[in-house]
Amino acid sequence: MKETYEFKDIEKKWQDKWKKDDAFKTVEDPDKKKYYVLEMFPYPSGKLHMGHVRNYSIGDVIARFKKMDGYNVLHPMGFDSFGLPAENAAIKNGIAPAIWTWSNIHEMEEQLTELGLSYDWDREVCTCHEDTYKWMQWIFIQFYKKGLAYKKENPVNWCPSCETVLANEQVVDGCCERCGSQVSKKNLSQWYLKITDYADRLLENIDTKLDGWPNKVKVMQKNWIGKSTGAEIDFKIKDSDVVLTVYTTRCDTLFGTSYMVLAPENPYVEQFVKGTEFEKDAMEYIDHCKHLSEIERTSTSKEKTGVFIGKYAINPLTNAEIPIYISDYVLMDYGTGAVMGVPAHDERDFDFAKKFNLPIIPVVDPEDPEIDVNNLKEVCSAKGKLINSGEFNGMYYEEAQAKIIERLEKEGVGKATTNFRLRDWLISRQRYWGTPIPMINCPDCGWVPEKEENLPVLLPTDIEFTGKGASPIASSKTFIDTVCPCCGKPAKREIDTMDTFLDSSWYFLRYCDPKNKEEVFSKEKADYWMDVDQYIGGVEHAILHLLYARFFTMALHDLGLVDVEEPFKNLLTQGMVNKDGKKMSKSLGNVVSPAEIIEKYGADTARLFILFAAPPERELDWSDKGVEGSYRFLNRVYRLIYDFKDKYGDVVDAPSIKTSADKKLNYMLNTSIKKVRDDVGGRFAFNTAISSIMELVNEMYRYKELPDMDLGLYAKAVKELIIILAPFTPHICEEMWEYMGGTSSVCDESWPDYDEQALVKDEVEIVVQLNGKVKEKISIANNLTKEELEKIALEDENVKKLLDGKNVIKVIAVPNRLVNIVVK
RNA sequence: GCCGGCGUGGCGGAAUUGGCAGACGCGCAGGAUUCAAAAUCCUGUGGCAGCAAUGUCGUGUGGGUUCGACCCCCACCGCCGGCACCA
Repeated sequence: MKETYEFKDIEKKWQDKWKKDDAFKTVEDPDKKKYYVLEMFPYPSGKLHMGHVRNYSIGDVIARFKKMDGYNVLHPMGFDSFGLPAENAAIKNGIAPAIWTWSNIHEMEEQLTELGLSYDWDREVCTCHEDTYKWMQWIFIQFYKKGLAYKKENPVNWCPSCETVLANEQVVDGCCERCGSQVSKKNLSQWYLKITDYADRLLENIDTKLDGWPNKVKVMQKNWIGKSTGAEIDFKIKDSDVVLTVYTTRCDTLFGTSYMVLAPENPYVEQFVKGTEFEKDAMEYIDHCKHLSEIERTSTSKEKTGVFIGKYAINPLTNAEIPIYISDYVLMDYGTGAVMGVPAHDERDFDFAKKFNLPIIPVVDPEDPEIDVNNLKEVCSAKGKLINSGEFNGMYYEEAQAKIIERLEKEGVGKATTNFRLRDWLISRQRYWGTPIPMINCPDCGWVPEKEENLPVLLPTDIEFTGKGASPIASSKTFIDTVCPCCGKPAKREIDTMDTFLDSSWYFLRYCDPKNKEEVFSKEKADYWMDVDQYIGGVEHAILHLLYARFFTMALHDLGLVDVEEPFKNLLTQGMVNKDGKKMSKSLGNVVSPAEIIEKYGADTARLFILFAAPPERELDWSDKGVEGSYRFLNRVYRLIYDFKDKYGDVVDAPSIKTSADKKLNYMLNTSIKKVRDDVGGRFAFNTAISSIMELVNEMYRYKELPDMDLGLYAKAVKELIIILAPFTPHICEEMWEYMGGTSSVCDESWPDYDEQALVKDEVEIVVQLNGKVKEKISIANNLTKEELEKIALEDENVKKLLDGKNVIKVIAVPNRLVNIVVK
């Protein structure tokens, strides 16, 4: 070890050694308790950013700590390497997506290595590798066989300028992410996964199985699934055999229905208006809606629009005839695509009724003297008792709901039901750089899956990337034509690829057995490692990725492939890394690249700062001065160790604790060991863990100057300091450990035990308060009883003076803490 | 609009179960060392009044519960995030 902290040499030296020794290789060991720590794998953009550094530093500290604490730790890394940027690069620069992606992966592997992260690289999973996507296709086929995958025609996002389909994520504020054109809708036949089959289970498990998840994420998922309970009610149509069913959550307001609205896409509309005087207006309106962008269609602020279609519906309970309209505020893919309009008690219906001069019938009395129910100026959403509702008058709305459903069911014109906001998952992408959907369309047999022994269906390479046309794979001369796996006749392959969110929905299972050629993963290995004990990633994945991964794990569980039903036991959502209070971005020019920090201060400093500057869940503001502070601290530790060995040589750590200074150092040492264990292993407060190590170092600096310092105790502190700092800054600690005579890696050391006795102070400082205000501090023996405390406090000379002329009403004593004297 | 979170010195943050508010770090000030600087080490550092001892105010605002509140309850203000014509 050199006299000065040469972080570059040190970090290179230990990274090479870890690699040479396979230091982080993990094998299943049924005799050891397992711990699976996982960070969300990155998209290989080519450059690591600070968000990655934060994510992986957190994971690495946990992984290294758990290993030292005796667990068999699985800590893998890989790349979510299918996706659009590779294809855009191909369109722009003519580089093949595979070449672009693999070169980025290799760059990022290097940068991850330079951070000193303890990954078992033998388990790397890249989703764009054929050995991985083969099993993605296999899973898709199992889902298809189980009825979880199906194809249907649906409107999709279409960019008229790029002439291509866009994923929802590529539509930013209603415009194409690439060219900025307004996105419109186009009907295309698409593959879907039936995530809605799992809606109830996904919802229920949130409360029963996700204790280790942040509440915020659980609430977001609940809202996203959006379960609502209500009723379906059948309305007969006048002069027609058709019965239209509406969905409502407020069946108690049925008597207040003054019109019905259908979604413009409702298939009955055309039938109703055909050949009537209403046909022209209705068809024009439907056409108008088709051309509306998603934002225009769903904007709550715009004025209501709609058209009367000439038909009347009959209220099943009142027999009232109500006009039927179409309006774009009713969505075809939620509920039944038909809504009963109750203007008095629904804001949207109120707006619509005002615009079209429809009756506003109050049926729930809010019993508010300030509201005139017979002349509503605005919608009345307050709950109360029913009025104008026949036999249900006087009932509280909740009771009325139950009674109305009862009657509807008895008469066979309605039923209680539930609806979900969650829709089925559209997974087709008219894209090249993704997993090919392994389906074949045969003129005789229809859609059939490719034979499993023929997997993988490889991505073709004879592709022209133009950015135009529906799907790049259509330009391949070798891919499309094939034979039907059922009848052997000529057939055509699906040319769409899968949404990349599928790849990230099971990669954590593949890590358990990444090289398996025979199976997607061995059940035995997956059951040993799963579930993930600690998952770490950005909160931006709170809904989609985390919900999809839960869905996949449940479905794979139901297929008998793995025992667990939920993939992630504990979830930590790390906050963003900002600069000057703003998100780091190229346009603001405030990006700090990890590479420049590693170059200037080294990976250990970068890791230490990022963990110290803020608790992991909170946003972190990058501070150049703060980084220097972390660097200064590591130098301070380095000097402490160097000077110790330089001055005293090899010292046996045989502490003898005599003086109060010895006791204090021993106390600090043991407190730190305990605190770092609690903070890192329990509540992920890396910032306070580090601050307690800093306090220990400060105390050691004081202690070493004392003439009667105990060398054996000091040696023990030095040794244990290196160990507890190692998970945070592994390179410098390896170097110091070796210097101190360690023969193996400090990562293989056991976490030191702390001495309970050392944590007990002989004397404690207690506070004496007068009416809750601190007046005096006295040092007394530890663990005195309330009575003893009270006596000591009241007999204290200063306290006596303070009490002079006052009446003591009450004394509260809390052992080892305080005495509060209440006086008048 | 609905749902969730946050609000503490000049700054990042700490206070784990209702018990000394401001740990640790940054910054700043002073000192030691140095020919000088950098680096390093030491000391101080919430506001106000005071030479000081000390007093007093203080965790977004207003109220409440309690011997005692950053922490619990009620009302409000501000900021951030998610969802949003889902009937």
